[in-house]
Formats: sequence, C-alpha cells, structure tokens
Amino acid sequence: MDFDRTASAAYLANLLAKAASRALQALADGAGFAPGQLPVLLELWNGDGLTQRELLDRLDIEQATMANTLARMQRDGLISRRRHPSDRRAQLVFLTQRGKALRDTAMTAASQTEDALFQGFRRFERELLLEYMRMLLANLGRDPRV
Amino acid sequence: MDFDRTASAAYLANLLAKAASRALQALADGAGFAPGQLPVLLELWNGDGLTQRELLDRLDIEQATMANTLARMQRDGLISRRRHPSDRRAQLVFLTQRGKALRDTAMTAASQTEDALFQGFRRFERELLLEYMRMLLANLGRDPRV
DNA sequence: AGACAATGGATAGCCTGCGATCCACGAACC
DNA sequence: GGTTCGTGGATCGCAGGCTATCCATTGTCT
Repeated sequence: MDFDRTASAAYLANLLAKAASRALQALADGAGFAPGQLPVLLELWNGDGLTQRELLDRLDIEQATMANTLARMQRDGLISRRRHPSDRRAQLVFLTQRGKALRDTAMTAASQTEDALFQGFRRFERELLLEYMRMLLANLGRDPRV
Repeated sequence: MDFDRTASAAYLANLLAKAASRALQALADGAGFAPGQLPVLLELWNGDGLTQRELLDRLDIEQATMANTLARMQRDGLISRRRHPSDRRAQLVFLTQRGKALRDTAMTAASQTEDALFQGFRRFERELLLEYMRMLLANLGRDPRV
C-alpha cells in the first residue's frame, strides 16, 4: 500500500501555497510588503480604524499570529495604532500614508500572481477549480465565509 | 477595483494547506510524528540509506529546511545517520525501528485526511481537482515531477 | 461594592519555510 | 602537488503559522 504524494490534495495544496507565496513575494519585495501582510492590508483598504479583534473576525488566522503580523507591519511603517476611545484594552489600527499608497501596486501584484497561476485555463475551469477548493475547505470546517 | 480573497487560488491554497496540515496534525500527534516529516518518511519507507542530497532531489523543500527537519526527526528518534562510506562530507539517513513502525499508522492518518477532504466528491471530480492543481503548479514552474 | 468571568492583546516556545553564509571535504586542472 | 572550484551539510536570522499563558481591563452578578 503506497501513498502517492502527487495524488494527495493536502500535499499539492501545500506545494501550491508555498509556490504562490514565493511568486507573490517576488513582486511584493520591491513594493515593500510581505505576502502574509496582504490579507490584513486588503481588509484595511476596505476601511481602517478596526481593532485587532475585528480584523481577526474577518481573517482565518489566530490571534497570536495577528499580533505578530501587526507588529511587523507597524515596524515596516504600514500601520499605526491608537488607543481605543472607550476601551483601554483595545487599540485601533490605521493605515499610514505608506500603507495607503501601496494599494494599487499590491493589487496589481496579487492579480498578476493569479493570472500566472491560471495561464491556459478557460474561464469555466478557473471557476470550477475555485469552487472545488472552497468545497474542500468546507469539508474541513473552514468556510471562507462571505 | 476590489480584490476578492475568496476568488483567489493563492489565498484558498494557503487556507487549504493550513487546514489540511492541522487536520493531519490532529492525527499525527498521537502517532508521534509531525506533518512536515511525512514527506521525508514516505521517501524513506520507500527505501532508506539515502543522503540528504538524495532526499532533497526527491522533495520540494530547500536544503536548510531539510537539515532542520532531519535534525528534529533524529531528536524524535525517527531516523539515525551514519557516515557515508566513501564521502566524508555526506551522511546516510536510516529509519529507526520507531520510524519503520510508524508506517501503517501514518499512512492511515494521511489517507483519512484525504478522505475527509474529498467528502462528497465523485471520483472524476477528485481526479479533475488534482489535475487542475498540478496544472497550477506547472504554471509556477513547480512540476511535482515523477 | 466586591468577586469572578470574559475579553483584548502581548509574549513565549515550537514547527516549517526561506535565503545567505560558512566549513569541510572532494574533484579537476595546471 | 597545489590551487581552485564544486558539493554536502550546518547554522543564522527572519517570516508566518500554531498553542498555551499571562496581564490588564471590562462586564456581570449578587
């Protein structure tokens, strides 16, 4: 009883995540952000002034990871944090000018990565693949909700 | 111009890799190995006594990562290393009894993870999805060769 | 008001990934 | 035979995941 790695969705997903991250990183390096920061940036471009908790509710990463990612983003000058007006435990996360200015470049980098991935795919194939992936996630109880 | 994370293969692949790794880990923890060690174990069950270099040629990870993974596996008592008979730079990697004994448990854990992933999929859908994922990898120059 | 539970975040320690370096040995070439 | 180049591995420093804890504050309940 053998186990063929190349017939394992878990293994291929792992390879794919690594490869896509490297591809994105190649574009992101010059722009001044890291792949792991993109999801956070996407949320913030959609409206900043959120607490860490609110960001957490929108992304599928753990609180500890978020805390570290935000710390790196602050170090890199992408965000700043201010005290919450009424809850002294919380902070609000805002984009800096640099963070805001990154938007177009980063969006382009993300789109280019997607396009590279889907070279040679027909539209319906692309849609189907995405749908399958969402089904796998749902099977693991990870609905990429909304 | 928005960017919908849930319509991004890169993002979904990332989620999928994380979720699958967690699912596998839940099963692997009791068995005594870590998810990242599975690919190496699979190669070694297929025939041990390889050098680090030979393992590298068969897996898609970098040398530094392999060195660390092997160190952890040795620490955990899964492998042992002996000097290469004719090349004093190299070492040969062998499975310990514990490493060999893990095989059935680990294979089962891997299969169960795959089955969980593909719940509700028809056979041809499963095949198609795997094929699409391999195509994406090929587009990034990462043919999971052989 | 006081006690206790719940919540926002930070931190520590681990795994898995990467690139860059370094060291030791082997191979090739004068 | 010596110099130079290449190769097998280890190590460092960092990103980004995770769980488990801890701290401070807020909320709740009597």
